[in-house]
Order: sequence, then C-alpha cells, then structure tokens
Amino acid sequence: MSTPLYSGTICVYMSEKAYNPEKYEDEVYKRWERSGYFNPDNLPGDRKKSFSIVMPPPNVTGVLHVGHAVMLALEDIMARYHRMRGYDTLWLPGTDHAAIATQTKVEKLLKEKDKTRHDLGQEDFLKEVRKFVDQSKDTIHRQIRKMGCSCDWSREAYTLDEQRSLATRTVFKKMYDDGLIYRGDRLVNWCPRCESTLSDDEVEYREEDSKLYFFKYDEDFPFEIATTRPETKLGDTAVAVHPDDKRYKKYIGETIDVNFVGKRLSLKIIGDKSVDMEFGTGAVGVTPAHSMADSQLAEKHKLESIKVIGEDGKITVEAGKFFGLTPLEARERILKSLEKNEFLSKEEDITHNLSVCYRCGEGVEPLSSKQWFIDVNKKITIKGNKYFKNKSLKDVAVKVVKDGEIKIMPKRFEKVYFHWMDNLRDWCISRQIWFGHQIPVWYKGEKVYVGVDEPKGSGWEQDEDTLDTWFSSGLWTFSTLGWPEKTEDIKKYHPTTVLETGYDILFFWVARMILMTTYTLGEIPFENVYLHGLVRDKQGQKMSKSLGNVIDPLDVAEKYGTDAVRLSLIMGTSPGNDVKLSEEKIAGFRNFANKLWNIGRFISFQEKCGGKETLADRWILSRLNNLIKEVSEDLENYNFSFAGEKLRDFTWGEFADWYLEISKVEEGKTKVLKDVLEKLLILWHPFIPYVTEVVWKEMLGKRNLIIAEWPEVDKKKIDEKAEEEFVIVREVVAKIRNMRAEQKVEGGRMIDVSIISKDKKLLEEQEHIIKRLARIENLEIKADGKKTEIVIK
RNA sequence: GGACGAUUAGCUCAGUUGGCUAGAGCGUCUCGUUUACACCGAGAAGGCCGCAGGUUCGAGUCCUGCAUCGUCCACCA
Repeated sequence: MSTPLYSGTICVYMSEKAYNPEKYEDEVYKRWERSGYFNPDNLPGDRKKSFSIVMPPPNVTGVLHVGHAVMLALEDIMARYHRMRGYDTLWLPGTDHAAIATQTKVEKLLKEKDKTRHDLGQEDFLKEVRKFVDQSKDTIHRQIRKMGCSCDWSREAYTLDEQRSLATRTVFKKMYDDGLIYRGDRLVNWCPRCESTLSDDEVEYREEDSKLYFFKYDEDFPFEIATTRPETKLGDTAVAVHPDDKRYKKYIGETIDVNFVGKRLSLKIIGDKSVDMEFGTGAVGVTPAHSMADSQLAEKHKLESIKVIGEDGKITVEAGKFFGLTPLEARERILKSLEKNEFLSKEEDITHNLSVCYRCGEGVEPLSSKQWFIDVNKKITIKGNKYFKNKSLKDVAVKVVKDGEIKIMPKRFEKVYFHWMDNLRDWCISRQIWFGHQIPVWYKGEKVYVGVDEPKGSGWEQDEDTLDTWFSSGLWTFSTLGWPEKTEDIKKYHPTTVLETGYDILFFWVARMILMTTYTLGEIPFENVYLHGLVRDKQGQKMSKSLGNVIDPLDVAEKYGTDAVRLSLIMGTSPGNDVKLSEEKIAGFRNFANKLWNIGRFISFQEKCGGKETLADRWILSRLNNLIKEVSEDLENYNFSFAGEKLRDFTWGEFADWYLEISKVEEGKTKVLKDVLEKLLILWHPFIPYVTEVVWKEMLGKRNLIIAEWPEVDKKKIDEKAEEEFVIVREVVAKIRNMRAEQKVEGGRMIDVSIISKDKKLLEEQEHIIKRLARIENLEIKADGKKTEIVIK
C-alpha cells in the first residue's frame, strides 16, 4: 500500500487499515530463525541467570491439536519473557516415539491395505513406521513454527534418536546393576489386540452391562458362587468367603475336588475379609492367573495359579477341551453345559467396569507372564547421590515434592501426586511390541548379559521386548541435554526451571521424570511444574472427532492469526483448570490484534514533538509504569491471564480510548506516544509475538523485538495525584456523554454545558479535553457547590 | 466407595490477605462516520454471587451442612 495520506506538508505511507496476519507471519518467523536468537548461545549480553524449559515432546502419531497449542503458547510466553528479561534462555523442542500409540497407528494404516505387521515382518514393519514418523515430524515442525514458538531447533531431540537411546540403555544398565530392575513372573495387564503388556496407568475402565451368573461347579459342590466370567473359572484354585459368613464358615480350610464342566479342579476354601457377603452369593471363585484382586489373594493364601487364557487372548491347552476357543466362545459352551446339568440357578443383570486398553479400547486380560519391572520400594544407597541414603525411588519422589524442592502449580495437584505415589506398585517396563527401545539384555543359554552395548562374542540373543515409552521420556530433561556425556548444557540448564504440561499426564510422565531423574542424576528434573487444563468446546464438552466440535489450531490460525489463537488460549485461564474455546472468542482477540495494529498506524502518522508536559502525559506515564510493575510480577508468578487482561485493559481502555484521543487536541505528543507504544509492544510480545514484531518494524522502524530489553519501572513517573485528577476529568466527560445520550442529543451536535464543581481549577485547565471528548461548543465552569453538577444548556 | 474442582449478568469468566455501590469480554438495545481502527466509537439495560445455617460491625470472599454438574483414583467376583 503506498497511498500518500496527506499531500503537501506531511507524507506518510499508509499501511493497510486492517492487520493481515497471513501476510506477515511466515516471514517474521523466518527472520527470527535467521537471527539465531532461539539458540541461547547467540544471545547478546552477559546473561548470568539461566532459564530452561524442555518441551513435552508431542507424540509422532500425527498432527498437533489445540491442547498442544495451549502448551506451546504458555511455554513461548515464558521463554520470550525470560529472554527479554536477560536470562540465558533455552527452550528445547522434541518429539516422542510413543511406542504403542505409534505402532497402533501404523498398524491401522496397514489394515486399510488388508495387511498386518506380521505380513511385513519386523524389519519391514519398522521401516514403515520410520517413514510414518518422518512425515509426522515434518508436520509437527511446521505446526510448532506456525504457532510462533521460539524454541531452539538446533538442539531438537527425539526419544528414539542415537543420543536418547544411549541414555536409555545407560540408565537401564545402571538400574539393573543397582538391583532396581528385575525380571519376574507376575500378573500383568495384557492387551490381546496390541499383544503387549500395559502398565497399571495404561488401563482404563469402561462401564458395561453384563451378567452375573450364579452356579455350582458340580453337583457335589456344597454351595453356589457368582461370576461375570465363567470361562476363567477353569483356572480357579480356591473359593473365598468372608470369615464371619455363617453360611460358609464351616467349610473354611477344606479342599474340595470338583469336576467343572469336565475339568478337574482342586479348590481350597479360604476365608478373607475382602469378600463382600452381600454381593452375589457371598462366595467367590478365585482365579489367581486372571484377576488382579485374586492374584493378591493367591499371594496371601499361597494358592496355585493356572493360566487358562494365553497371550493370544485364546483359551490355553491347560483348559482341556476348550483349547483354542476365544473366551467368549468358551463362556457360551460352559454356560450351556452348566445349564444342561442344572447347576446354573440364576443370571442377574449388572453394570460393571470393564478394563480396557487406553490406546485401542479393547478389553484387557490380566494374565501372568514373565516381564521386566522397576522396583519402586527397594531401599538403596547411591554414592554421590544426596537423595539415596537407604531410600526407595518412591521415598525420594515423595520427599522432593514434600520438601518444596519441586513446586507443583496449582498446589492441589500435590495431594493427587502423593496419593498416586503412595499407591504405586512396581512398574512393568517391558512391552511386546516392535517399535521402541529394545531391552539391552542378551541371553546365551543360561547366561544373561546386561549392558549399554552388545556383548562381544557370538551366539548372544537380545531380549525381544521393547521398553515402555515412558521409560525414555522419563529421562527427557537430561537426555535432551546430552547425558550421559558431561555437557556444558547440563551444567547450565539442569535442573530445568519449569515443566509445563497438561494435568492429564501428571502420573504418566511428570511423576516418572521425578523418579528417574532423582535416581540417575541426584538432581530434581525441574523446579516448578505448571499444569494446564484441557481444552473444551463452548459447552464444556471434550473436543472429539465424533462430536465434530474439534477446533484445529492451524485452521483458526490461518483464519484469525496466530496471535489471536494464542491469546484465546491464555486469557481467562488458570493452571489446572480447563479452557473453553470457541471461534467467537478467537475472533475477539483477532479484533484486539487489529486494534494494536491501528494504534501503531495512528502513531506512525504523528510527527510533532515537543509539546509541554500535561496532566494527560503524567497520567498515561504513571499508568504505564504501574502496568510494567504489575505485568512483570504476574509473569514472574505464572499469572499469565492476569498479565494479559491488564495489558488489554490498558492498551484498549486507557491508551487508545483516552490518550490517543487527547493527543488529537494536545499538540506535540509524538514522543510520548512512541515511548508508550514501544514499551507496550515489549510487554505484549511474549503473548502475541507476531503482531508486536510487525508493528515494531513497520510502525516504529525498529528491529529484533525478540531481544528488546524488558522495561524497568521508572518510579519517578508513578504519579498518584495525576491519576486521581485524571479520573475526575474522565468522570466529567463520561457524565456529559451519558447526559447527551439520555437527553437524546444527536451525536454530531455541539452543545453548551455548564458545570458546578469543587474542582473548578482542574477542570478549567483540562477544558480543551472535556470540550473535545464530549463535543462541547461553550463550556462554563463555576466553583461553588460541594459536588459536581452538570447542566446541558 | 475415596479425593478434588466448579456453581457470580443471556453466554464465557475475573473478583488474590473479608470493606462490593459486585467487574470484564461476547451477546442484546439506543445513538454515531470526529486526524488510526465498523475487526470501530459513545451510551444503556441486565445479578436474592447454587441452597440453608454459622462466625463477624461487615461475607461473593471464612466455617458447617446440603444440592447439582464435572474430573481423577480405587474397584466387587
């Protein structure tokens, strides 16, 4: 646009009336990247204090969603603020291989071509996965850039790259040597669809209607039991009753042999208080191999365990004639047989919580199998580690939060964290999937070798299992900084200053990072944890494809500008609370970005300086310095929404609505206008980096807002008297405007006004402002009267 | 079953140590083109602050109980 605004005396090149984000954003991002300032090594000045944050690595399963956008916006605010504040600032980006999630995704893609991973074989399947991962990463990179993130791409990491794999193997070996990792035969959650174990946290519950069956094992069995899963009864080794239950007390201690639909079972009758006398018949068949609760009973009462369902989800050979059937088929056959012999007395409808896999939603089978575990309760002492003096992983993870070394925001999540830690059981870390870190254990006959690298000599076979994805992401704060090498980065940036993430992965990830890092480094991974909420739609519903209420951050960023999207995710939010998002909200902040653009545009047209200082000047500068103080404090305290609201109120409600209007009557305001704008752009920059950087360059002709110095509060400029006086002037103007509207005076008409006020002198001095802003022709001000009276003549 | 959170204007939410004549944005209504902005400006209407008790000179704010909604954890065969 190059339309001269005025011909003759002033000639300014007029920029577009409305801010057009699309025109600038990509170019501005490229400029930032070229400047090199995302990388702390290139930052100017002597930066003594450091600020570091590692990006929670998005899964390489596909595209970023609006939840990621919240994360990126918050972290970018922190990074940009600290960079401008003079900190040695590192924001390190990366991605997570997300073992099960990614493998499941690729398998789904294969299924569309009617193939399974077994058709391809391990090697080719992993090639497919890598192809998919590369594509995913490209998309994610583009999206992170689009959101305006000032992260250091030169240090980008991936949980499955060379360096991170080395870290993973090194920690595994260390833990093994310390006796914290062991291999054991234990009941685990098995997903037959994924053909892998799941940790306790990867199991979800879904309410389902099912039937409770009441029956006797055979005709000689003295009483009935109740179950929802008759097929698992093939693996029963005991029947549990409450020790006080009069009906069954007499049987406790006996062992009864039965013929259960053709299979011989030897059932010990045990008494245990965990049995609910009211439920079912008050007698429970105990299946140690296929129920978590039963397995605990079995341990307590020293019961045998018979595995009747295998890893393939089918009935095992142990179960005799039902071998090879699916559990459901077996159930039907068993019920039919029981019915025929009149052992089945009743079927009751109940709703019950089915355990399902958090990835694929299939029912989870608890079954016993040989797996690798991390012992979270074993007390150990580690030389050179200040935390581990006869302490367990769990002890330390609790301690560092209890002692306030790690601060969780909001604080109420600390309680949730402690509760989870207290109930944590040994962590099953092996997974029977192909994609991931292969377990660094090799076998040769009876011999076992655990090491960072393959053992020398031939005939060694590596363990086929891979590690739980949270094992490697648990090392994220230090593996990204180059550990196990002793790098400068670790010295400078670890422990990281803050971990910013969603509260939904407090257990999955945050807790595990604390476990793994205190153990490995003897250091906490981060000093602060800031937990953001989930993004929901306008009605507060979760966003989901099936509801069709998903807002794609990139779509709306195209439409309204990235700055608007960022603001809409920050304003009106606080840690730990969910965010409601709608297009209207985003559009509202698009309007704000435009307002800021136009403030810049207006100021760029001004050129007269040197007017003498007026009340309005003292007022706006006082307000500005108060603003600098409050916004800085809010940002220090992670109150991003407060800071943003204060900035908006000042920018729009004070600077634009009042000071800019006044500058049209008071001459020579250009310097003040520019000074205020300049500071405002700096204060706004962490929130809305694009539009501020554009106005900085286009309107003020300056460069590199990204490293502009954060303003200090100028205490001399804070002027309470000016603020009080200005409020009086403002109220008089407002009152007159109100009266005009009430008396239905046409907007364009000039009026005559008479004021009686105790502030005569002040109002006379500010007469030019009042006349202009209230559109007054003749203004008469009288001094009598205790309160202000205004009359329109 | 246990824990946590929410409940304030039509909608989304502020209200930080009790002082409130309860605020903002959006929406609604009225008016409006003046050196930036109609993605704008001026003005207005709109609230027993979920319910019931209590503490206090004073409660949206603190305490107790209840209700509704939501989330997490545990899980019963």
